[in-house]
Amino acid sequence: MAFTYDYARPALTVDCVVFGFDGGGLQVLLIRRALEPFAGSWAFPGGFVEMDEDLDVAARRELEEETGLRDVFLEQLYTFGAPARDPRGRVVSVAYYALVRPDQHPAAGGSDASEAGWHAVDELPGLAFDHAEVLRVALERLRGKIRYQPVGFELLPKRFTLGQLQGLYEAILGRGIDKRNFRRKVAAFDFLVPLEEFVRGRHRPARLYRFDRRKYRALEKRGFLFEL
Amino acid sequence: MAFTYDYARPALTVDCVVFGFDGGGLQVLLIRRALEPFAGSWAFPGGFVEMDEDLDVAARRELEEETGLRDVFLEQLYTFGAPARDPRGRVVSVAYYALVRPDQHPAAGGSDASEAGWHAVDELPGLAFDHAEVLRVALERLRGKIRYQPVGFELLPKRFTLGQLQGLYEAILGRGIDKRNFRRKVAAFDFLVPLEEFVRGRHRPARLYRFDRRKYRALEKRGFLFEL
DNA sequence: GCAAAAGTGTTTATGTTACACCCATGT
DNA sequence: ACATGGGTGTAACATAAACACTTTTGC
Repeated sequence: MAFTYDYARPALTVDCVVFGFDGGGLQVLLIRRALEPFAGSWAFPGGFVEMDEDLDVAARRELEEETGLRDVFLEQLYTFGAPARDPRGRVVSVAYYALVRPDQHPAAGGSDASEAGWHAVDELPGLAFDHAEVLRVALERLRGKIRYQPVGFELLPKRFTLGQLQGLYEAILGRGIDKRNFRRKVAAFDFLVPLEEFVRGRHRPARLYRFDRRKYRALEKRGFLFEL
Repeated sequence: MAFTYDYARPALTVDCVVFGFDGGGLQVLLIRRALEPFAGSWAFPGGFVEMDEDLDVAARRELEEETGLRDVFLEQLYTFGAPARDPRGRVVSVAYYALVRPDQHPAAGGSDASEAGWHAVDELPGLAFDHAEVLRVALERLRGKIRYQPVGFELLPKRFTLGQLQGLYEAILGRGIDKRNFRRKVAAFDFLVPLEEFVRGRHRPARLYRFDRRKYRALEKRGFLFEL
């Protein structure tokens, strides 16, 4: 075995599982494919990696091209490379997942996507390629991650109520949480800063909080472990 | 953008971080490279993915070709794709990590590797490519994983003493653990089966235990969460 | 008999769970 | 006045942490 460069190479793509939260349930952003294969089916935004481009750069580029989203939380998820996962031939895909705040929600359009839209994760249409499997892995990761890393704040507005925060955790973990216990626990985190602002609704006004990333990072360096 | 197949493609490799435990500290298996680039340097076993081969199949194949190891615990770690990570050109690498028991330890040799050997993770030679970074990620993953998944048993002989198990956790987590608390906790797991066999040394004989994977799986399905 | 690792319980502190009512607002 | 979500404390229980000495063997 010498100059392995002469080998045939798989094509390489990135795909992004974009999560959002609307106050009710967890959602994902899907693109209706314009082109074959799977034209007309729903799929995650993604596309081919360019030769001089880092993987996460490619993921951000495709995300912006296909959905207009930028400056979002993005992390590599897993690489899917089953030989038959793409009917066109060998295509290996590095999957990422992104978390976006409601105020960042996109305006669709662009490149080879014809339509973009949010779908509740528990009532999705059939997905192209192996994207159902990709989603399964992404959900598993998100559910695991949210318990020991402060990533939930990436899905909420910058200022949020404790009710929203609790609702998010309940939606992702799929179970109810005791309100008093939840509030006592988060009140002990001093990177969760209470503001002097309130939201009004058809009920008692709720205090707004924000997540102070600087304070969190400082604590983290001192060995603090987030857990909720 | 139409037939993206015409794009230039990165080359695709797999690399394996192989962990072992010798009773003292954590070790990794390195290959001394015979070929350029980095000829003579140490690197993780790995090589190019074939066109019709799944990624984990490629990782197992390279592992066996370069080290003789087979039937080991293997899991995908992360995909490294910085444009300049390989001086030959664009090479994206899907990294895996493997855990091997002392009784599986290899006999070296094969293909484009000239020499294989175990090295303590805390006193490694300089590594080729971005393998120092790969190792950092692998260690972080192993330390995280061992606390909430029963993967430690993949690094011990099939029959082991509680002293060995504790030593393993201490080596990976990098801190001492109270013997009585540790033993009480593991004694409560009924997938840790005490045997009627003992090892003798220049001290009191120690009871051997084995990990009962069937019992563990059964508990896991009922919602049990391993944590140590 | 000494060195070396195995083995064994109790107490204290900490964290987790369960649980019910009043408050402030909009309609 | 009623519906809606916001906000609050305490007791029982479970888990984690700290801590020292005896046992068995090889040399």
